[in-house]
Amino acid sequence: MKRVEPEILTRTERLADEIAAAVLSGEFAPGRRLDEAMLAERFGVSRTPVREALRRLASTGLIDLKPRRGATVADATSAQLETLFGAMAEIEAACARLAAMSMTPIERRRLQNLHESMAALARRGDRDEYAAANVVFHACVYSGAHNGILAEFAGGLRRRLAPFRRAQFRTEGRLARSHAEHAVVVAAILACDAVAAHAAMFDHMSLVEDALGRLGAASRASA
Amino acid sequence: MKRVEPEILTRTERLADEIAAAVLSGEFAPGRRLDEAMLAERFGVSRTPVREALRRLASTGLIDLKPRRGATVADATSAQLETLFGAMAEIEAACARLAAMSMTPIERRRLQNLHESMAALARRGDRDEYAAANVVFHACVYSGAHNGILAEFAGGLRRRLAPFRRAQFRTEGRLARSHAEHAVVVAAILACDAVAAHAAMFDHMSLVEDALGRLGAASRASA
DNA sequence: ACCAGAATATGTGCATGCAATATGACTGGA
DNA sequence: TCCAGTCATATTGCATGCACATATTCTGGT
Repeated sequence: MKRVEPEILTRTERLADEIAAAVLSGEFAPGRRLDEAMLAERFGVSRTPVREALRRLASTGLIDLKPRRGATVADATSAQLETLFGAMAEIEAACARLAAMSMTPIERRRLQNLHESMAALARRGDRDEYAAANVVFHACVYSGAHNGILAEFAGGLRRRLAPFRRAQFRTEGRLARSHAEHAVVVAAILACDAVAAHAAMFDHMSLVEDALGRLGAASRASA
Repeated sequence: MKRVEPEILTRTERLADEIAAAVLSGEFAPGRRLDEAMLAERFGVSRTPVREALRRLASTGLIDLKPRRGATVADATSAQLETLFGAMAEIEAACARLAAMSMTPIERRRLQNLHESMAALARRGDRDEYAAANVVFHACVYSGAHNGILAEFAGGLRRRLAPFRRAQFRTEGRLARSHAEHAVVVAAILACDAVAAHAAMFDHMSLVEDALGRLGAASRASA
């Protein structure tokens, strides 16, 4: 029996997680300045691990870090958002393609089960539960691609976009449509149809972007 | 007239570049331990910027960094190499697809000119010049995709793979074949044929991987 | 009143020092 | 002889302090 890693986290790693959580929860809003001394005091450590945690978060794009100017929570312009969603769509589609080719029977079964269980959530309109399951769904596709590099990149993009897609499922009927799009993806993957899986996932992600774009336009119009 | 950035590099940034250069040049071989104190003395700085540079390089995958165990130059197992090449192929193909759709006429013209100038290099078998031009060629495709996120990721993967593909063009006839594959990619992009561009680039990258695989097998057999 | 320049203040970049942990040598027992 | 346990050393993780760059405020001039 192989021992798993002891999982001893350094302060830096825990800090990175905590700061990321604060950003993703919205407590640290996009554009907000992240002062090293402030963070150090808040989390009860010195500035050194704070600095290292900030560097790490900057490498994932969650925060902006300019030399001698400090860190701010990344706020994306609409152009950058479009770039992010575009990249996301490409990567997710690539993962779906690979997943269709290389998922094991067990993985395919798990994906199918998960998808079917999401039908109930969509039907009864449980947005929070559906959103949580949705993350798992996409993570299934990532891991099914059997390419850790792509999976990590996809996960990073998803986290980075998280602050801007929280309201994604608010649009009326989005849940049902999302589930219908998933169905096409799942069918293609189960059929080992790489081309169809790519197209279906790309379609799904593009529609997500559209939905968010309309939502953003609506909120701007109402403001 | 907008002033360009002052371009003041911090010690950490310069260090990251210098260490990366040492790794890419082969001076720091894969698997080698990178001692903080050693690097600090060698580059005449304290350990703090060394630590931060190492973190940055770790985030790009160029080095491995384990808590309390220090840094080593990343040595990829063949399985990891396969993953890297797989991801690379997917990303490059995605960039080619986007480039076919969104390159400007000027960008298309530049790509075509570059490709044509590479014909001479391939014909006279100038491996070094061809390799350099090859990097520019792929960079052209990245930038033509008009997606900074994907371009950055692709560039990172390329750097990460650099230590293992240095001998890529040593195989007899690889230059000519590479140029022929490029021709298919260029034709598809110039024709705005997204699907063909994707397929052609994917093909090209897969063949690169094959060539490298055979080379690796040969060198192992001769050892 | 507004703008330019200087002085102040804040905050980052880096150096150094200490404590904690991992690695390797060493000793004792089976 | 081999293995387990202990000890010594080396190296990382973190705290603290200082210098310099950047941001802000204040002052004087137009």
